[in-house]
Amino acid sequence: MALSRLDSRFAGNGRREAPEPADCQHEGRVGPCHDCAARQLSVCGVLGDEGLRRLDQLAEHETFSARDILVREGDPAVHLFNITAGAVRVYKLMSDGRRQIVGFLFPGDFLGLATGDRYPFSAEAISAGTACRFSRKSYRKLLAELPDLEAALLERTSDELAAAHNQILLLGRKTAVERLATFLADLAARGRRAGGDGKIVHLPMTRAEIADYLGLTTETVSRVTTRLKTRGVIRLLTLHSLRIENPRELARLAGLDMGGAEAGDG
Amino acid sequence: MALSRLDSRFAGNGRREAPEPADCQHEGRVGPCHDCAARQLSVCGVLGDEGLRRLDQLAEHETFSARDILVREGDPAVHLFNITAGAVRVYKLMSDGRRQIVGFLFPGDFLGLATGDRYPFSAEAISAGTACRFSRKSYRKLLAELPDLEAALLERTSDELAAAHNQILLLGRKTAVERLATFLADLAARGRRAGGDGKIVHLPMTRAEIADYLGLTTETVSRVTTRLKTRGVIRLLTLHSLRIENPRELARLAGLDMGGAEAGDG
DNA sequence: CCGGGGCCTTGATGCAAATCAACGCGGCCT
DNA sequence: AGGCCGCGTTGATTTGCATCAAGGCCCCGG
Repeated sequence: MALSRLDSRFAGNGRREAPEPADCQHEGRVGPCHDCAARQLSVCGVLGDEGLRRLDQLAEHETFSARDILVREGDPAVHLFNITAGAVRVYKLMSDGRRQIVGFLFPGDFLGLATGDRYPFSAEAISAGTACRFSRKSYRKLLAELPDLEAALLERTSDELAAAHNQILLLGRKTAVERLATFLADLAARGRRAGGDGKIVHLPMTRAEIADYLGLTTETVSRVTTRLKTRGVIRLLTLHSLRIENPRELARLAGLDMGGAEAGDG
Repeated sequence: MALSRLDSRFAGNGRREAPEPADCQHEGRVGPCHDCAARQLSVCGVLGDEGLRRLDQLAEHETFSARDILVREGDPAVHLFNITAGAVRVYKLMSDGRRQIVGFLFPGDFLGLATGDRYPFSAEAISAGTACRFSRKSYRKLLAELPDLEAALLERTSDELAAAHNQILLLGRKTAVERLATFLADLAARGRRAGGDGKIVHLPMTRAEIADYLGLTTETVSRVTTRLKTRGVIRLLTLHSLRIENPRELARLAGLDMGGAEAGDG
């Protein structure tokens, strides 16, 4: 009873193509990592050919389906994942069933890096996708030999910590409208970083998952979405994608200080 | 107008003894770091004599008073601090004055490690104390030469991230009672790690600061404290120190899963 | 083509914590 | 010694969001 649904798909060997995204070829010339679509989004980007080759030797390229469980809170932390396609939610549960999603993972994101000997959270796929899986032990060994990689990881972890602090501010002090506006603005910024125009936002997760991320309920997420729609800030294209009609207003609602970094609404 | 109160005390050179704790001598034989009371609490613990010597060369040992500002959100992140005595609060502000404290720092804790080129938060001393100050630039250079130190830092940052995730769970899903109970249990655990008995908890911060940490108001913190007192879970010794009378009940109220790590109520 | 079950939305009501308000206490300055 | 001010506590009231409840939409399977 270790890995439930995961077993059926992960127990094999991976190395089949992803069920959905067609642009991530894991077979190839120099090695799967070399042609990985997520490479520039992840820390692998800092590695040279030699480093990539060594990474390839450790990596197992896996596919997953929606609802597959990648890691389970409390289990021994033996693996480390680098998401290369799809979306994953990372969450913590309380004994009475209350759930808090601590983050969503998209291509380039790490899972299971910052942890002790047991996972402090669970992770479940939101959509089908692919991931590189490493043994944490051998990955650590590799780190010791590739200082660039270790430095990049420290930086990445620092960024995650800064993001967590922003989420703490959101949960501690922001209203429902501010929370959703911040969430949408963040997703838009992420989309921009991944090459999008920052106007169309795709929401692979359900309203309930957004609620569990923002410390709200599905009903409140729904109501606030409606309010943003009515005010002309956003327009729903489908249930799971929308267009930001008024980025400036969205930023204002998000309570952005406009002080420095990510102003500029394009 | 860069560093306000800080200037008057930090602009000099430090190297006077702390105004309050008498057990942290910074003068000494092998170097200040060697005899630092906080050494075993911090990453410096992993270093050998040679590493400590090199660290000493970079460190400036400073004192601070309550209300001194150590870093200001948005300022260029040039320094890195290792708190060696006293307590510091790390916080973020919204433009309308809402405040969220993202963490309290105690001896052994780092400040300004996990950040880009600007501080993403402010930090202000709660009480008088001491800190080692480093230039981030030269510290990074040192890191490249002391792989043990870098690995220790990655681990420390990972721990901070895990703590941030717990705080996210707290702010997103816990009630006021659960929040305060969790806070007190955490402080007790920290005290235990620092050598205390885990029963007496010292609260150097005000009720307002606790509120800003837990996403509540001072009134609610006060009311909930009273309730815990009435229920016999805690006993106030002074305004700023209390005794945990019923650790088991406190843990239960905190919503601890009791699943693994830190059960054991002493 | 119809029925069932997710998922989402909308409305009515309840409640936990915020806000508003008053007061007690203790330290500090005059 | 007296008075001010910051901090903490307690009480009354309000409110933002949760909870409870109902219905719509869409997909999928029979």
